Amino acid sequence: MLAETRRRLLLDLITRQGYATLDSLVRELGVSDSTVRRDLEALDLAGSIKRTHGGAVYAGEVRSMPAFDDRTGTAAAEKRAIGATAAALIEDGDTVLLDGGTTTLEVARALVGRRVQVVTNSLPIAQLLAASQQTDLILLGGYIYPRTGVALGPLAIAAMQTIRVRTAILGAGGIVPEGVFNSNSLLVETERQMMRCGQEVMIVADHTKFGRMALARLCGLEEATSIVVDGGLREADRAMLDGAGLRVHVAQANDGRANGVPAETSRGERERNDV
Amino acid sequence: MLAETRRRLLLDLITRQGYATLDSLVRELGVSDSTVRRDLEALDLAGSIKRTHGGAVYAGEVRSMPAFDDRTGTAAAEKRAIGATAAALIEDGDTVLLDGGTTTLEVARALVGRRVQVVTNSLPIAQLLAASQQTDLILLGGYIYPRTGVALGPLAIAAMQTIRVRTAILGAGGIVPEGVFNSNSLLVETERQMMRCGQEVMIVADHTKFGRMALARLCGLEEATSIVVDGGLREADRAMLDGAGLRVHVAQANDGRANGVPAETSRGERERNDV
DNA sequence: ATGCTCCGTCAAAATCTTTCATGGTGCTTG
DNA sequence: CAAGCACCATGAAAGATTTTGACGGAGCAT
Repeated sequence: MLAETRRRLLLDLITRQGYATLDSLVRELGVSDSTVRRDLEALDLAGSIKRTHGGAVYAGEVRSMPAFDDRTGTAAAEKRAIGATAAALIEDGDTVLLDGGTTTLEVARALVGRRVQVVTNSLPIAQLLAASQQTDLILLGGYIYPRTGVALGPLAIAAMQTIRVRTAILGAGGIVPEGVFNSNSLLVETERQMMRCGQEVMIVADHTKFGRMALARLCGLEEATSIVVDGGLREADRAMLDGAGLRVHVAQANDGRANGVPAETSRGERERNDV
Repeated sequence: MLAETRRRLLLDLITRQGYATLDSLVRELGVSDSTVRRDLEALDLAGSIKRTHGGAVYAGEVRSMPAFDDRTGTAAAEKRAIGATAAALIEDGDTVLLDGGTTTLEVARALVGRRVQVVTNSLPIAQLLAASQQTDLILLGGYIYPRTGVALGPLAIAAMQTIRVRTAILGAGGIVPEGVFNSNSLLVETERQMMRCGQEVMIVADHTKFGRMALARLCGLEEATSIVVDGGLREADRAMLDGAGLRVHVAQANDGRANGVPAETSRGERERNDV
């Protein structure tokens, strides 16, 4: 094999994984360790990789190490599509209340740079939107729940009593015919108040949430106004939502860079309401 | 496993949970405790985490808000020393209110992993402490002031009316005989309420703040209880503070790894008040 | 005191660097 | 043309270095 080809292959292997042990590279290429060492040294000198004891790591962007993304990985593409679709339903100038959670965080991502007023009790969402010039951000205080970084409790509830928004966007831990559930009763308590703040209540949830229950019941299905789900929604669940009188928006996850055009809308047009 | 990979994994585990015991990390990675210790030490040195008794907590930089870094450069070492000294004056189990600002952010850094209850209106500080298991965090909500990431306004003030803390720690834009000044009147309004919340009021400010005025007067010197300054404090300013009846703590910035022992304390010992 | 954690030391294992031998390639030269 | 030679990439081995795991004593809080 040509030395140049071998090095390119080497770089490719390391880049793909983010790292590689010398041993694995020797086995992969079928050359001696000396050769691999020399190649790695050259690549290090060129700045493409960084040599470490026992192997090498990719020197460029920290492509967030595939192994580390496990948890976020659950229905990530679906969540992104849901976020884009939900954001597309928000008008410029609107006020939105965003609950905590990974799905609502995707909504926030899709809202970055939009001229909207966002109220949230989620620290990650606040962090995301604080830098934005266009977005007005109002943070709900309270006791910060360490695992998820959301503000809960009486302080958060009290703060919401003086706040009204056009749309309250809430996540869900589980959705069954009996209603919407979440895992934590303190969280549910706070979310109930959120629902009172919103002229409309939008639930965002990927299809895996359907048929699952969680600890605490947030509300009945009919208490929400609309829901955004991904394409994996089963027909029976769709019927259940329609039956409860919800506007159902199905987000298509086909293309990676979802452009946020809602793919499907049932039960009439949403009324325009520019400010 | 590659050492580099192991460290990244380690950092990821700690970042995810905010805190991890050494034991849990040993079990998770399947390596010896010595190795984990060494890795944690390296990560601590790099500033990514902070080593604690029996484990480690996340202490990484608060990214994605570049605006905050600009001012950090000024008197960075002094500020770190001030932070360490101020944190050393806080007892375990205490409740503390932390104002926004780069100096108070250093106080928060020094408090990471301590068993204290922190109330703050600063997004960066909240971000820093949200992960920590030992630290209870209560966030004050309100309109997020984009430039600095602090929550201000009526919502913040209202939230504080139900809160009492042992020590309120406030930053200052300028300190002159007429009192303590800050640059923004909305900020000052909020800070006034902070002072009412605290049994004691501690001002943290590096020596460059002395003799400088700012837009809005926060309070007279005598309204604060104590002040933490760095070693650059001039004699005349020291006399001014003493004259106002403040406890003055001078932070020594000599060693890089500030251990937080107050270098000098005037006007009596601080009284112990364990919970 | 007891249990837990931390720190320093040490030996074993893994890895790195250096050095040298081998074989192929291309050029020079008789 | 072909032998000789320098050159280079490669593989292998030896000694140096780093990393790792284990152990014992020190420090600290309960």
